[in-house]
Amino acid sequence: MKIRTRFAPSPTGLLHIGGIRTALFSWLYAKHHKGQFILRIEDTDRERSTDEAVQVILDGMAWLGLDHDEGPFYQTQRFGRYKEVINELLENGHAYRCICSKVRLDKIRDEAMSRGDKPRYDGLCRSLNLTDENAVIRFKNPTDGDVVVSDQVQGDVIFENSELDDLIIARSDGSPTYNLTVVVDDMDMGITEVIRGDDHLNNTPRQINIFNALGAKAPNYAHIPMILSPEGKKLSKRDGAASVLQYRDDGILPEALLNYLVRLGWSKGDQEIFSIDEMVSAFDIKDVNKSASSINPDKLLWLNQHYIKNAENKLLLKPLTDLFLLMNINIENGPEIEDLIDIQKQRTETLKEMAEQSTFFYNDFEEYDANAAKKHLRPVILEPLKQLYDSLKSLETWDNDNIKSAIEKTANDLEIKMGKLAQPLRVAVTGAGVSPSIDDTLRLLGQDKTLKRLRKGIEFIENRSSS
RNA sequence: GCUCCCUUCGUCUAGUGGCCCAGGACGUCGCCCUCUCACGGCGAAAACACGAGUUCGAGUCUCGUAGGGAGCACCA
Repeated sequence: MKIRTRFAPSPTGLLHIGGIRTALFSWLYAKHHKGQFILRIEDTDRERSTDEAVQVILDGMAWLGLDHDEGPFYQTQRFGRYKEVINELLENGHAYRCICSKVRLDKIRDEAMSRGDKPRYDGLCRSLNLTDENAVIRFKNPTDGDVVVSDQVQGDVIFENSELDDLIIARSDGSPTYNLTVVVDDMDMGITEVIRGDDHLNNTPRQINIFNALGAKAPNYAHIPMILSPEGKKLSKRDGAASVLQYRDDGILPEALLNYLVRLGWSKGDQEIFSIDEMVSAFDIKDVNKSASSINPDKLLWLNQHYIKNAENKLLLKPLTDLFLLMNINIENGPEIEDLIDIQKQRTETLKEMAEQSTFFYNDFEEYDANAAKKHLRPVILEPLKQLYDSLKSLETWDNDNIKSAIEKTANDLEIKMGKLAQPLRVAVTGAGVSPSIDDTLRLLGQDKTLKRLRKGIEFIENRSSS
């Protein structure tokens, strides 16, 4: 049988990395088995679903390259089908109408709790055969026996039917609820493997019972462990990103994020670096472990740096250009982005950092970094800088070798160390104390800008010493 | 409260009864390289939650304790 997996997020909140990891595992499972991956938007909660959240799901999946073979399907467009199934259940005695009030429900729940029981519906309307149109509809769950969830990650988990109650499958306005829609969709869409967060494990026996009532075969399940914040708490917005797209805007590469995520709860010996192809061939859901894991932003950054360092420049071109755009920097005013990538790719953890560290190439800075200026733009270096200015100005060919020897020669002539001269020069032309190697920096900056800024640096020192 | 799940360095993990006085990775610390920041190289510190049991032998099996998580909605 052809393997078919799905990712079925709810657009009630912005898709974050927890959801993405679930999507990744489902996607990998499908790819590994040469099956199909289906995207389904579970938007039956019309109150809380937003268009923005739907868009983040679509854009996020596309950004990461987690392509789907079918979909996206929207549950709100399948209400007719759910109605049909609910009626079928009603007719064959697997469901019934219930008119118990909210007040009564709350009361029996409280009573159960105080008795030390699990809060459950007591089945009052179960055999009343009500026909009220605005009643909720409940699924008639078996009262005895048990349900075994044969989970590919959790193993066999046994639930007693007596622990379960008659859940609501349709609200009083007739709209279907999650446990019904998920079963109908997984059945209709021929899903063979359901891979989802283990917060759904407790729902699974109810869903299996509905499958049984429908005379359908339940899919295989794999409940993967949760992802926690670095503190080991539930993931929240400030733990990195409210939306997965934030990672893109922070200059993270899709390959890095996916590689990071695949190693959360899954491993293959000691291997840390996985290309997409390697993941697809190595991934086995049975190797996923059962315990929750905390995210570690530092490791993500390390992987991101790894992928930046090893990426072909042209792959970085588009995302980096987008970031400059986001920062309102006009890249026409400076070096070619590919040349920039050449000299920066070894030294930044994110593309955003690369962009930020490179703004001086494109924009003139207003003032120097205070500490750097204080430390390096001092009168003692005035004469050497002047001499260097002349030397750089006389260069006919503006390349690394010439730039470097001009600096070295000046330093030698004046018997100062290379660093003593290079660092003030760096501050003068970049505005701060950090940049790629000084010859690369000057070369890309160009002779004109270099001389202009060096002139200003010299004036700055002169003004400083006279005041 | 009830049901279900989890527990190896700070973090992600290897480990399927002897190969483990526990291996790798991120991070941390030290040294080297060096025009800054990085990269890179070398090295170090750092963990089997606890208690019983099974066994010649337990991180690995069993039970219990403690701690953590999830579910118990006219949310998904």
